[in-house]
Amino acid sequence: MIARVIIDKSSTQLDRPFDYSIPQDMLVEKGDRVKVPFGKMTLDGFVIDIVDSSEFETKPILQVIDEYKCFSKETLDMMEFMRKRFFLKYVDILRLFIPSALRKGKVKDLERYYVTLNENQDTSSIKAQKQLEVIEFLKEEQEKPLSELTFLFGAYPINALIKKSILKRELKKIDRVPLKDVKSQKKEVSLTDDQKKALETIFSTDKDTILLHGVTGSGKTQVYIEAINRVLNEGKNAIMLVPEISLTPQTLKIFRGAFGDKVALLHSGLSDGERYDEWKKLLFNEAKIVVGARSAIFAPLQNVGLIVVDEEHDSSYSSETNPRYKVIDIARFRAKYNNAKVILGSATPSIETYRLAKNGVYALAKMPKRITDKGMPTFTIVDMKQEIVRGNTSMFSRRLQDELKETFDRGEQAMLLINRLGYSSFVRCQKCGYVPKCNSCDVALTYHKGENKLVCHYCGSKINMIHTCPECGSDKLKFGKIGTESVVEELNKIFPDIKALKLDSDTKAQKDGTVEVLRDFADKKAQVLVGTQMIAKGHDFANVTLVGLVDADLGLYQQDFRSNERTFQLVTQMAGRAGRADKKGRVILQTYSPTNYVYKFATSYNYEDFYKKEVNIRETTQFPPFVSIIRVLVSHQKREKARDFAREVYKKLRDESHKNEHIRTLAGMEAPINRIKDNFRFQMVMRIDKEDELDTLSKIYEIIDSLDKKDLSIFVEQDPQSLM
DNA sequence: TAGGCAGCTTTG
DNA sequence: AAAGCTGCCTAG
Repeated sequence: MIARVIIDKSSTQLDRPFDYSIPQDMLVEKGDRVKVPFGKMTLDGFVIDIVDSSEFETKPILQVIDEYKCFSKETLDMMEFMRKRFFLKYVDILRLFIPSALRKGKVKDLERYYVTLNENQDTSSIKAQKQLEVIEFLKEEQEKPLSELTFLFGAYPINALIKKSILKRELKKIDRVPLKDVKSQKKEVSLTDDQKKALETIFSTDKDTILLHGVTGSGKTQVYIEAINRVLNEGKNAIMLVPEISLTPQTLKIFRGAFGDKVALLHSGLSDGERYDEWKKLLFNEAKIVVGARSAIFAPLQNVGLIVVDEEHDSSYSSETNPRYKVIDIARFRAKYNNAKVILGSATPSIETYRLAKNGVYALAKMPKRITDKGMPTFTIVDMKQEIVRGNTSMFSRRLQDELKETFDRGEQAMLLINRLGYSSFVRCQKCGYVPKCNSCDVALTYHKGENKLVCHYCGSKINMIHTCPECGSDKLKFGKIGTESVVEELNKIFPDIKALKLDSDTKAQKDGTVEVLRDFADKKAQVLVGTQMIAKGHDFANVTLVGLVDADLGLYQQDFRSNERTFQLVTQMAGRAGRADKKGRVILQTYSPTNYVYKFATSYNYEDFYKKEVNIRETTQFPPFVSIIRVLVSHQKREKARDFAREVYKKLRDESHKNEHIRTLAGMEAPINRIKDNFRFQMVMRIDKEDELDTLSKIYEIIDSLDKKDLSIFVEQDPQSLM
C-alpha cells in the first residue's frame, strides 16, 4: 500500500503529496503523522490518503510518530474545503489543526513525583525527629508532591524514609489547567420571552445558520448556554468562539459555572504545554465544549452539534496573515458536515451577514430589549468645532469634563475610548516632513513613550528615539495624533487625584498584561480606563456609568469602504459598556461632524435604518456585499522578482477579464505597505460579480496555479479587512 | 583550472 | 526548504 504524504515544510514548491510505501509490518492510516526519508533528510509528514499504487519509485515510511490519530476524516475534508475556498497550502492548513508543541516534539505530558506512606510499615524504629515529623505530616495529608515535601523538610529525611520503604514515591501525570484561578460563576436564571423565542427559532429552523441579533445586554450568552445544553443532552459537542483572547476569562467563568470541567480552552495566548493538554482533552472527548478565539474552530472535537460565533461582525474572525481564512465559512462547513447549527451572535451584525439573514439564507432571531428594563444609556453628541470657537482647545470638551467630575464624585467609574482604527502616533519633522520608517517593513514607526523608542508594529523592531531629523538636521520633530498616554496625561492635569489605567496594543503585548489591567479596573483600583478599540469588546464592569468617545471621527475618514460600518459598531459597543448593572449609563460622543448619519443612527440605537442607508451606499458604489473584492498578493525578498511575477499574474488575469464578464475591474499596483519583514509586495485588486462568484474564484485560482511560482509566495483573499 | 556563486532542479 | 547540479565568471 502507498501513503500520500504532505511534507511538514511550508513552501509553494512542496505543496503537493509525496508517495511512500507502507512496510508490511507497519499500520499506517489516513491522518497519521509519520517520519519519512526526503532526499538526504528525514522529515515529518502528514498522511492524507492511502492508495493502491504509485507512479513513482517509492521509499518506505520510517515510522508512525503518534500513538493516536491527529487528523480525523472530518479534518481532512475540511482541509480540502479550505484549499478550494481559500487557496491555501496543505501544510499551512494541517498545522492549524494540531498544537505546535506536537510538531516541535518537545512538550511531554506533565509528570510529577508524589509521595505517600507505605501501608503496614513498622515505624517504631525511627528515632530521627525530622523523619517522624514527615510521617506525622503524611498521615494527615495522605499524599504530597515530592518537591513540596523536600521544600518543607529538606531532602535528607525524605530520601532516608524512601530507602527504608516507609514512603512510596510514584510518578503521576498531572493536568496543566489554564486560568486555574478563574472560578466558576453559577447563577440560576429564568429565560426572558425573547430568549425563549430565539431558542425556538434556532432549533425549529431548517437553515443551518442563525443570526442572533440582540442588543447589548439582551442576554445572548444565556441563549448560547441553553442551546449548548440541548446539544450536550443529545450527546453532541459544541464550539464557542469569542473574538478576543482577553474575553476568554469572563466567558470561561460563566461556562465553567454552567458546564464544569467539560469545558476546554483553546487560543494562541496559552503556553505550548497548556494548549497541548487542552487539545488532548478535546481529542479524547474528555472535554465536550471548547471556548476560544478563532483558531478554536479547528478544535479536534468529534460529533459537533453546535458552533457559536459571538460578536460575529468582529474582524478577528477573518485571518489576515499567513493562512488567510474566514471563520464563518469554516464554521458553516463543519456544521453542514455534522448536521449541526451555527449561531452568529451580534448587536451590530456585519452588513454582509445581515443581508444574508434578510434574504433568507440565514434564519434571523431578534432580541431588541435589555434584560433589565432600565433602558439603554443616553447619548450626548458634543460638537468639537464649537469647543474650539469657545476657546477650549483641550481634547476633553467641557461637557465631558463635567460628566467625569460628577461620575468621580459619585464614586463611579468611567471609560474613555481612543478610536485608533488604523491610526498610530508617528513622529514627523515639521521642517521637511520626514517620517522615520521601519527599515524592513516600510511603515511609519510608532513612538512608545515608556521605553522612549520607535517601534514597528508589523515586525516589532525598535530604534532609539531621534531628536534631530536625519534628512535636514532640524530639531523640530513633532508627534502625530493622540495616543492613550497623552489622554492619561491630560486627565491627570485636570483630575490630579484620579487614577487612570490604560489598555492598548502595548499592554496587550505583555503576557497577562490585559488580564491584569481589566482585573484591577474591575476591583476599582482606578476610576478611569483609557484604551483603544479593545476596551469596547464585551467587558462588563458594573460600576462604569460614563463612557467618553474622545475622538470618535478618526475611523470615518479612512479610505476603506467598511469604515462607516466599523465606526457604527464601535460606538454601539462602547455604549454597551455604560451602566451594565442597576445604574443608568451615559455616553459622551465628541465629534467634528455631529450630523453624520453614522452617529445619528448609532446614538438612537437604530441598526435597521443604519443598515438600510449603508446597504444603499454599498449598492450604488458597488462594494460588498454587492460585489466581491478579490486581492492577489505576491511577495519575494527581491523586489524585481516580486514585480516581474506580479506582472505575469496581472497579464493572465487581464486576459481572463477580457473573456470573463464576471470580472468587472482589475488593478495592479505595489502594495501600500510595499515591504514587510524584508519581503517586497505587489498586489492585484479585482471586483467580481456575486453571481457565480465561486466559479470565478476557482478560475482565478486555476490561472495562478498554472504559473511557475518558483520560490515566490502568493495568496488570494476575498473581501479583505484591509488592503495594506 | 580551481573556486565561487547565482540560478535552477529535485526531493516520492 | 534544503541539497545538489550546472553554467558562467574570474583570479592566477
